[in-house]
Amino acid sequence: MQPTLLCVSSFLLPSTGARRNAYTSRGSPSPPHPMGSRYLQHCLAPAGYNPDKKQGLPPAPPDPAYAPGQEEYSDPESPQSTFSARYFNGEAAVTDSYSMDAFFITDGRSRRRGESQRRGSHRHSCPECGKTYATSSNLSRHKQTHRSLDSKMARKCPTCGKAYVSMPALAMHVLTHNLKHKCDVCGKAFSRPWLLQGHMRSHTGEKPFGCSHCGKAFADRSNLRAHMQTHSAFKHYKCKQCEKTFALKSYLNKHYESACFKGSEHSCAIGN
DNA sequence: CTGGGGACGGGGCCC
DNA sequence: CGGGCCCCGTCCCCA
Repeated sequence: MQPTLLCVSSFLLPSTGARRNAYTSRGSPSPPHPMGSRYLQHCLAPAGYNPDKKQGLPPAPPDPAYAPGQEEYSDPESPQSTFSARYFNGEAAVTDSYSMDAFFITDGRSRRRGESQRRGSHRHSCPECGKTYATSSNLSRHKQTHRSLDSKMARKCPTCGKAYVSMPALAMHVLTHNLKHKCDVCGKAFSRPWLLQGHMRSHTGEKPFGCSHCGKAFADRSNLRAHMQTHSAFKHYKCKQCEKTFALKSYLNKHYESACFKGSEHSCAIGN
C-alpha cells in the first residue's frame, strides 16, 4: 500500500501509550475472505488521490456513489461508502494519509497484478478459480490450496498436528511455533519480523497510517481500515434477528454475542 | 449495549 | 524456497 501524495511525510507522533500489556491468546482466525482485498472496490471517488504509476491503483469508478437511503444491505462482503475522502487536516503533516479509495480499492498485490496486465505480460491462470500468476511456479503453489484436506498431499504440522494441503501454508504455519523475533523493550516474541515491527510501534508511538478524512493516525493498517469504515454513513452489517445495523462486522458479531442472541443459539448469525 | 481503537495472529501472494 | 508485504479477522479494553 502506498500513501497518497497529499501528505507523505512520516514522523513519529507522541506516543499514546499502550493501554494494556496483556498478550492474550487469540482465537483461530476465520478462513480467508472470499473476496480478498477487493471487498471495498466500490468506494467513493478519490479526492486528492493521485493514481500515479508508482501506486498503480485503478481510478475510482466514474459514478461510484452509494445511493443514500439504501436500506437493505445485501452484500456484507463489499461494504461501500458515500464518504467523500478529503484530506483537510490543516495542521502539521502528521503521517502518511490514505484516501478512502486509495486505501480500500485494492492492495499491493492486485496493484502489481494490474501493472502486469497493463504491460501485457503473459499470465498463468488457475483453472479452478481463475486467479492469475506471473510464473508457472507461483501458479503451481497456488494450486496446492485447492487440494482437499483428505488429499494424500496433505501434511501435518509436527508441533501441533494441524493439517495443511498447501506446503507454503504449512511452512508459514510452522514458523508460528518459532518465535525468534524478540522485542528488546518488553521481551515479547513474534514469529515474523513484521509482527515485531508493528509491536514496536506500541513502544515508539509511531503511527504511519493516517486517515485522509480526519487526520487521525494509526500504528496498524488494519485499525485504520476499521476506522475508515466508521466514516461511512451506512451501517452495512445487519442483525438478522432484530434488524439492527452496524458499521463494522465486528460490532455485529459483538452484538450477536452480547445482546440479541444472549442465551440462545447463533443460528442465523455470523457467516452469512 | 454500542462505538471506537490497540494489538496481534494466520495465511495468501509477490519477488 | 524464503523474506517481505498485505489482508482479514479476532480479542480485548475503554468511553
